[in-house]
Amino acid sequence: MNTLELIKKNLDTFSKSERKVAEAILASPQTAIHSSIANLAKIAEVSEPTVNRFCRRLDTKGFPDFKLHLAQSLANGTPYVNRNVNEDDGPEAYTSKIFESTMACLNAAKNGLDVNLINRAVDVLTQANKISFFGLGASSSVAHDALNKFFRFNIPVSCFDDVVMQRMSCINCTEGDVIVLISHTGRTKPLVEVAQLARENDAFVIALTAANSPLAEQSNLVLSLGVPEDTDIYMPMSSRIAQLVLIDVLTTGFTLRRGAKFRDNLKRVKAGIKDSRFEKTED
Amino acid sequence: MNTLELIKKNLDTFSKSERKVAEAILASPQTAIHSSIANLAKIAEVSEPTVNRFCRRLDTKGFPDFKLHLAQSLANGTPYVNRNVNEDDGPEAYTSKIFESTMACLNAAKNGLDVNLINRAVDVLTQANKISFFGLGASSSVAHDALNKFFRFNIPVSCFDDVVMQRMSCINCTEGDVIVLISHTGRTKPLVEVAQLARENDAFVIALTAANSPLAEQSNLVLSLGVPEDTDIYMPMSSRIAQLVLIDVLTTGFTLRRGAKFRDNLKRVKAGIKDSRFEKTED
DNA sequence: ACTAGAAATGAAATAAAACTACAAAAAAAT
DNA sequence: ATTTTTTTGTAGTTTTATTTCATTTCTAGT
Repeated sequence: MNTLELIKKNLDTFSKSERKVAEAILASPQTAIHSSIANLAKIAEVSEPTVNRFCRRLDTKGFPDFKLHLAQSLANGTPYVNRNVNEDDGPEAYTSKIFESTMACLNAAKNGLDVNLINRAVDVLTQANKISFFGLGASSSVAHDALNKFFRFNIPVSCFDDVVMQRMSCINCTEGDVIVLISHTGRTKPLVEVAQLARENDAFVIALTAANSPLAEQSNLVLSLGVPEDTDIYMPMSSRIAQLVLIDVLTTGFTLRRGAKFRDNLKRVKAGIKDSRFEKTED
Repeated sequence: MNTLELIKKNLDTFSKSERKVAEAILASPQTAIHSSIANLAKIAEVSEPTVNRFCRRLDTKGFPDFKLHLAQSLANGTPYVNRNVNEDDGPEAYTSKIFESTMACLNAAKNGLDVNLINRAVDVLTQANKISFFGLGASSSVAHDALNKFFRFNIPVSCFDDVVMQRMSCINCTEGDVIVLISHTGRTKPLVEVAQLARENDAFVIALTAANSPLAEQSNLVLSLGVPEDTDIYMPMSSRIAQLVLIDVLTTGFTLRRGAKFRDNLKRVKAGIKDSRFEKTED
């Protein structure tokens, strides 16, 4: 956990003098990591051993070790500011907050991911006869994005953000078809029904959704992103970014699995769209 | 710059003994930051002053300061591993790499952003009669995403990923209309022409694209993301994520500018889609 | 209100770590 | 081959961190 946040949280468990140390550090973490123990003690108006004890109370080996931890948490992009946007935030504030909370979110998603499941998903995708990406609402743009990526592999792939089309597509499914369903909550009724329909027609259903959701239960393989819901206050933001990065991961896994021959294919697609571009001038 | 990468880059500028130190650190950075200078000297099989000199050569004040820098760069998500995926990476490796390079990319984008321009863009958007989002290829999903967000504000907003529709839409533009063009490279010919057309019809053109590109030159306001191109090897990945986060930022700015009344609107939209969901069971 | 006990704090001493000066060794240049 | 320069390590010095222990400050029970 972030050292700075840890200090903040435990503020009231410290003794009077230790609290002084905590406040001195919170007031200027940058100063703290560049000070000697003597210097920090002077700033906090306590003795050196007090600083040392303070460090140990935070489960570090001593002052230098504490500085290391603190330095790391400072580097971790996300400062200890509250990540949620306030009404009175200016452009500078909300821009940083959104970028930082997105990064924090990706980090959480990364740590919560099951690599074995990803590997299995890549397995399934590489062996698919046909791949379809379905999403509704905010997730439809994620599905589109996936289409755009897999399209380049020159394999049968489609994408629908319309329930009727999704259902029709499922009815025509056969074994070997893979359906990728994208939903943040996993509680969108029509999509759960689509999953059911797809499975009845022997398709393999991969869901990018919340664990233990109705959609997850209807799927053959669930890739869940442990993204805290409260980051998306008014609309899906960070969670959807995490889904997109997950798509990137699957695409990459797919590319690697297919080997070198396939990568040439990608280069050809890139070369193909080159004509419609302005060349970069050498300067 | 990342300390570990710095060491790697300068490997050949070091002397024989200093190189030993560098290699010892690269071999196990975690050990390095938890060692004393004496310990590290022993591991690298050199003397203590050599380690000290090594640290100074890397523009740090000394060994403790060096450790701080190193600790920070280790914390920075992106470990010193080459961020680009290798052929022989396993699922674990490429998953981490993609998440980490995306985070690094967002961080770079954040730092390279001009807050004043964002503020102006929000200004323009809030005062628009009509907003259109245009993107082609990979950028079309970004445009869709933007549509999905702005749609919730209950204002006239559209999105086209088809050149013909985009041109038609531009011809009908009037003053007060805002066109948001999305393109990673800013070199997609049709989109540059669309920008031209839009301006001829008195629309205000905002471009989410590379600085100094043909598209940027045709736009009234450019929001450029200083994302290194080499992160997107085979297809747009990180750069497109950065664009999406930028859309999130604009949306947030928009919401805040419009004030509390508008946020009720968002709640209503959320409530409206509630019926189509499975309720979360309390457990 | 007073006092025994516990907890917190800091002064001083000790230990550890980092740094400096200088000399020896190695490498490069003449 | 010899001088010069660069590199490296030894030993000593300084700085920094930690431990010990005495003092102070709380806390709670009478």
